[in-house]
Amino acid sequence: MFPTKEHVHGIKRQEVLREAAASFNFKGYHATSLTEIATSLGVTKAALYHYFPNKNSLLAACFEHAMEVAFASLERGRKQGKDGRERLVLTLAGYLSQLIDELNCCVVLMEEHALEPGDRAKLVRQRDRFERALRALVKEGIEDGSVVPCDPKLAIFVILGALNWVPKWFKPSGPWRPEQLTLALSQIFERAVSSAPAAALPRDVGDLPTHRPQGPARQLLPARRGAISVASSRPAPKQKRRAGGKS
Amino acid sequence: MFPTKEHVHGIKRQEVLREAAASFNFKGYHATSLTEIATSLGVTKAALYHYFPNKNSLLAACFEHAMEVAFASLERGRKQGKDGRERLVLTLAGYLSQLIDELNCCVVLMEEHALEPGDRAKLVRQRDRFERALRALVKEGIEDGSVVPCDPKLAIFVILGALNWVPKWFKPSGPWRPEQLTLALSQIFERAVSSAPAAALPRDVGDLPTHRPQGPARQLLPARRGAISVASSRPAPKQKRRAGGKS
DNA sequence: TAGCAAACTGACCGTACGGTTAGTAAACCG
DNA sequence: CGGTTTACTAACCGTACGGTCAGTTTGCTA
Repeated sequence: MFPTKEHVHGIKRQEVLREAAASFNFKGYHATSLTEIATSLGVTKAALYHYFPNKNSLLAACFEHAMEVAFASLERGRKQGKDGRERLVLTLAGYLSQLIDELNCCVVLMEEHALEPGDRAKLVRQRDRFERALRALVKEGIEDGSVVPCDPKLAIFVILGALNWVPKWFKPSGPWRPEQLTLALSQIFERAVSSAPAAALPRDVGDLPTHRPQGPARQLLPARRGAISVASSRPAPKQKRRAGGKS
Repeated sequence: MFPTKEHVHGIKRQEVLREAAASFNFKGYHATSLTEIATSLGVTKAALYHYFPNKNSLLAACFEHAMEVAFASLERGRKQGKDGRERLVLTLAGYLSQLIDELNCCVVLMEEHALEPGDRAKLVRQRDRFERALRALVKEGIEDGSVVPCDPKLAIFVILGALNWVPKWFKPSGPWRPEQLTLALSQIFERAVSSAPAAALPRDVGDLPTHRPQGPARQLLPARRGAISVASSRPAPKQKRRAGGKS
């Protein structure tokens, strides 16, 4: 049988995570209430506790996923790139594109302060490791001549800033496709650090080639009323406040 | 007489704003409680209400100040720059440097969602105007040949992302002086968009020239116990929770 | 020195939100 | 079929935080 029990559970869990990530990215962790997340999934707050033990673990899961993607991209970049600059740009492009379409536009890494000390320490360790690896790529690039001499620390701060800012303005429903964005950003980054910058950049991101056709692709598992579905938007049950006011 | 009553009030107000801005920038609006702000100023929460009507107005004031600085920098950049690229870079440098030392490292512009609808609409209007102006500078630069042909919208997103990210990692007490940071950032931005990029960038931001000597410069008005002083750090009165618990 | 306003405190209120729990309804299993 | 598990809801609790207010301290003015 196709959708086993655990499989369905996993998919719904993913869906919760995606919704949470999108909201955390856009409005911030503290500004996002569980009720909001639940409502936009068509369920009530309590339902979320079937998938995550508490709000904080949702955030932790976002970070965990982001860091997994980060290191996977790093490895791929290291393998496929032929010099420091290529390795750097490939890593960044992989990181960005994967997070965009897996977590509905997610680069997180803001909001780390909201994590609990243990989770936070772990994240900080991993993130530092990732940043150090990126800086190392810059250094490699300087040494092999592919990257202009510069302060690797600052260069990486600038690049990560631009990257982490993406969720604030990018909407998958907007005029630019994720692949176009990834490509265009890579080119700007490349130009900023390359020892021999290209003469030109795309004049309009929307003119860049796209791989996938327009329009939403994902659509599965129409669930019963009041359950988490993947067809994102539905009436949603009203969530009443406690009956008697106070007086 | 030197410090008139209103003058002192104004200075303290500034001090509150600076403290709030620093915390909003670093941890976010919702993660910052008024008690925290008050405590680190050495007063209690209620004291803040002598300077601002509510928490939201603190945020609004941050944005207002940031936008004033933005447009002032824009005007200066327009006057002093000789081509599109120079005007752009001067604007950005002015914006960054002024915000860093006036608001203790502040570029805000995240957290706009926390504003009340009226304030928010105003901010969005102003910010859009600022962004459009920056894009116009890029376009000018492309036309006069000082800027590489590119998508002005994306270029500005990238630059503002890097800029808005600064408060997340920059500490005035760290190894880099604000002027060094401003200069180094300007050079990277310039390189990313210039039609004829410089061959090199500074290898170490800390080696760049500084104008001011190291160490904190500001120190005024030691206030009486329990009042807002400018000498930032002091014991701070404990802020007890309500006496009887609940039972 | 009295009078007064501004600055601040400490105790308090209302409420939004994270989290819990008892109960229901569908789905699964023998 | 009956029994059990899973998914979910409605109603509720505790509390942290924004905001208020009566009262005290400080310092200016006359």
